[in-house]
Amino acid sequence: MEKNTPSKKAKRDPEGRREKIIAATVEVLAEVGVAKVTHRLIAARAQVPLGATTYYFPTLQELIRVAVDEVVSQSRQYLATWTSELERSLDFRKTLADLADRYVQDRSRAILEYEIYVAAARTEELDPLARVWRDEVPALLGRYMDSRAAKALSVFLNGSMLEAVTSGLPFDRQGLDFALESFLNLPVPNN
Amino acid sequence: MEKNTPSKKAKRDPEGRREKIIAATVEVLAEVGVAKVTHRLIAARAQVPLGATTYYFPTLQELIRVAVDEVVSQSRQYLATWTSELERSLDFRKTLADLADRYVQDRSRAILEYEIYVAAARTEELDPLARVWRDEVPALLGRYMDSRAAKALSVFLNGSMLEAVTSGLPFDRQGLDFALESFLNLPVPNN
Amino acid sequence: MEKNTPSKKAKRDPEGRREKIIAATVEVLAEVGVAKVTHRLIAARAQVPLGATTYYFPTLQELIRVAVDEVVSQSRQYLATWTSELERSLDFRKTLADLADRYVQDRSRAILEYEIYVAAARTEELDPLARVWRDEVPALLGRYMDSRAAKALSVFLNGSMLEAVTSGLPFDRQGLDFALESFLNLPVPNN
Amino acid sequence: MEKNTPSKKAKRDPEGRREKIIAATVEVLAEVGVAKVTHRLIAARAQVPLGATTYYFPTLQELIRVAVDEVVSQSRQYLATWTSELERSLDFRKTLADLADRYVQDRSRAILEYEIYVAAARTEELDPLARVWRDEVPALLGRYMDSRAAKALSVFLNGSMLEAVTSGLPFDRQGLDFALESFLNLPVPNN
DNA sequence: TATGAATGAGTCTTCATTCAT
DNA sequence: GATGAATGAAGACTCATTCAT
Repeated sequence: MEKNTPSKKAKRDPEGRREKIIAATVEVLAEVGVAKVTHRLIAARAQVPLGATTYYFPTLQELIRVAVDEVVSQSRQYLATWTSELERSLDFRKTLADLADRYVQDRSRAILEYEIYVAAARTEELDPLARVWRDEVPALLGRYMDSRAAKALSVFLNGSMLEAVTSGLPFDRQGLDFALESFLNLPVPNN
Repeated sequence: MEKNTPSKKAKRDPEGRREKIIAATVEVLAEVGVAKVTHRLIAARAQVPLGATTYYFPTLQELIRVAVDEVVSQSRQYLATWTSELERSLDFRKTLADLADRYVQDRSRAILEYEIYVAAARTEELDPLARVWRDEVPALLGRYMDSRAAKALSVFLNGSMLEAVTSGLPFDRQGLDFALESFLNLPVPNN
Repeated sequence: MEKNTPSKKAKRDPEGRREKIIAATVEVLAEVGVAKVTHRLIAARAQVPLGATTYYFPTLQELIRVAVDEVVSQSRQYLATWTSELERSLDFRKTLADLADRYVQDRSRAILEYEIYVAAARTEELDPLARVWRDEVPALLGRYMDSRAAKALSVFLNGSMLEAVTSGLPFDRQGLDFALESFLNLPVPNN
Repeated sequence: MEKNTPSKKAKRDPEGRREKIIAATVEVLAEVGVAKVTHRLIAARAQVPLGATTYYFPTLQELIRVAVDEVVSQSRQYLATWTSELERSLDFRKTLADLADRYVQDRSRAILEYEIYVAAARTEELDPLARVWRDEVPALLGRYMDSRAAKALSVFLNGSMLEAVTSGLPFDRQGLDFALESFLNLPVPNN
């Protein structure tokens, strides 16, 4: 009989534990918001003793930072699916709406991201997530239109998803269509 | 002999005190964010004894709720200035940009409003503020364009101001111009 | 029957409580040393709830500082008794030995003072006590001899009391006599 | 083939490791004081894994005890240098002042020794260090003067070095000269 | 034998809320 | 009515010690 049989618990798995705590933090963040995360909530969610959270991360702030990094990284991966789905798509407009819709439907996740987005205004360290949306979405859309339109569309999308998320209403596909048409057909103003 | 002799201070002014506390709460909220408001901060800011804050409001949460109502009401008044300034204006585009710019420049206030906006996603009671932006801004803009464009512009504005607020960068006037031109000149799609 | 009858507890006596906490801190300091004081020990000794200690003093460090100030002030008063007893005395030598002896006999208090004295080497705030012995004892002795002898005697006394305190042996009266004679009779070296 | 192949590091040297830990403990003690020593600080300083500190010493208290023994032993050696330097010296007074001065200048070490000295008043086991100063210094000085003067000088030296250490001021050479002259020239009192 | 992951007791501190005055 | 003293629950964090590996 092997010694290292996968028994009930894989014991002594520091890396796994670390990740478990980070994942729990992301979940708790999504549920209660940045403002109300506590070691206790995280420990309970991760099913680890209270001391473990501070053993792996020197401070709560640091743990939150790491968790936010995780969110950022997930967001980047998420945006990569946007990229590839748009690439494969035959109907840009519909696919984009689908993607935004899907994003909004994972509501607690979306709330978390907007919370972090706004919280970044007070807390420097949270900025990376904001930057993803501010910079990478326009870049992504830039493959399909000029940069000015891409930026405008990104801003519009952001506003529209924020509205959907906060109101709980479904994503406004028609609004997106309208904006998209507007941005694409207009002769660029001289200004 | 009058009761309300003007002594050193106009004492016994419960209503005034109540309002003072609410105003202080709004200020503190704007400065430190919802997460970090305390009775002590409020009392210090309002220059009232600690006990007064709990005397006038049963719980901190209740006080915050009232303060948020106040923010909503101030926002409504604020939008009224948008209405009147746009009415008086000879250059809609410029005036609108001025207004958005000015809004964004009162940064801590703007952060607070977006915080509340996003928090509304978790907490029913905070929704009224979100509703102001979601419903009243389109209505206001609807005086100058068709409702579809007004809604789109409102959404765009929201996204654009959010970006300015979180990034700390100045409001993107050219982006607004572009969106405005786009929304106004495009033949509405059939869809 | 009077309302304010001194019942079991004199309630709501903030100043009294403050002093009770300070006194308890001095006691605990004397018993366990600066290194091991905790809020809990102090609260238990003062018979007040844990929260009271932090309510009256923002930090433990601050509380210790105040307690040390109290020790300093007591030391100063204590030295005043030295002054007056020496003034009244017909036998300077004997009286001085009596005083030193008495000081040493209140052992835990004396230990505390030497502890603070030494701790001052690491912690700026504790210096005032050290200064009392460094400056005021020489000044006091200076009434009876030239300043050089007074300083030397003060240093000797300090060393001698330290030895008595740490060894638990009685104060070495004969050693003091010897030092005193030595310092007083010698023609001052030019050097 | 030899067992103890000189690989990267001379491994498996339990005694060496033990001593490394003790030495590190003495260093850390000198730096942060008895109150703030931790296993972690010691392990880091000794560049050994955390577990090693508890592997070689059952408890932290025990490790500190051993380290204090080490300090005592070092002090004894240190005094041996006093002995030999005084023996070789042509100018007793100057040499003694040099020695005291040098002692005081290694300030963190001196603070540690006085800390232990005073702590001995509370903790029996720390007494050996106190005894070194209390007994051995007078014995050492006794080679140059009668025992009464030697004892008095030892006490004076102790007080003077304590003052220098706690105040951070340089050692008072003139004070020592004065005391020395006084103790040596005075006709011994009858008493 | 040796290690570093693990944890729970205990530290200081903050604060909403209560309530005697 | 008004206040500020009071307190206990909860927060973040530290660390000696244990023990699986």
